[in-house]
Amino acid sequence: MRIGELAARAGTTTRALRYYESRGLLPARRGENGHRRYDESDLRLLRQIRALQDVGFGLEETRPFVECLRAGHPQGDSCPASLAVYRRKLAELDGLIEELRAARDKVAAQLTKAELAAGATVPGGPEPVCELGGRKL
Amino acid sequence: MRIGELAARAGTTTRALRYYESRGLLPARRGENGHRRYDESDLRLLRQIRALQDVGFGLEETRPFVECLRAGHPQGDSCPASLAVYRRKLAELDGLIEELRAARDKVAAQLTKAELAAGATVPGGPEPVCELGGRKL
DNA sequence: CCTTGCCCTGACGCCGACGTCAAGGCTTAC
DNA sequence: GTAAGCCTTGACGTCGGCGTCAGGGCAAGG
Repeated sequence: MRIGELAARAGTTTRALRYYESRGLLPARRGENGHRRYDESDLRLLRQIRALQDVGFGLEETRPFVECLRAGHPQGDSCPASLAVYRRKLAELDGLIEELRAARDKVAAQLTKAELAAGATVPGGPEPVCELGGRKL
Repeated sequence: MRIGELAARAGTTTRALRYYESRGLLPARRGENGHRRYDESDLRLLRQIRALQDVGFGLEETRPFVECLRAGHPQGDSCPASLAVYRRKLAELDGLIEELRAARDKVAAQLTKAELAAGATVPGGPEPVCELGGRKL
């Protein structure tokens, strides 16, 4: 099949496919006219790439999976290199989530304080010092 | 004080300050020599900006807080516009966290399946179909 | 006098994963 | 014959928040 059809069947764009090819991730054979030619196995590779991308993997991180499939393994994650990527990504996600949760809690706390201060505007009283204290993110 | 000192006292760089100024966020008076001049109130504004940035706010999102302070309010979040930003950010963070958690769980599930499949290589058996199903992120 | 250290403006670099436009070619359908 | 619709390569645009030159100025200290 040609690039347009492959893109459609994988739910992506021709631009993305050419980009993957430029990165050496999904090379294509060429017909006489110079047009790219793909087959069903390419569709499998592409779907693997897309599935991983959708879960937040960078393109480079999908490479082991693609090569694993291309090597004839039943699944992209049948190879140790793929498992390693899974584990790194898992740790990365956990870290990210924790960071976001901490940020979320700080914002929630500030919001509560600020709302209270606004409600207590008329009665007057002490000045609750705001300023989110921490750093990072 | 001059730009270098302000940057140091707020734990940032002169480049960042010039950038904020270019965005109209933290304008500066100028001395005869054309050098930027700041005072303690600028330091407060800058610290507000930094605190918010550190929790994941975009520059534009800090603007209401800065203008609130500049308007003479005791805290950057003493104004309704700031509270609105807090709330939007809170919702945004919640959404993001949920997305990441979902992704994390998918990856964890895949990893488990793949590890099991690898362990059961010799005994042979059915082919557990992998491929993370969903979309998005 | 010269170095050091601060300041200035302007402008390109970066990162990722493409979107989008430009300019053109081939094939198929009418 | 020609318009439609596919394909080709090349190259610049996007988004945020600066980093990092490049090129130059001004002032104080040795």
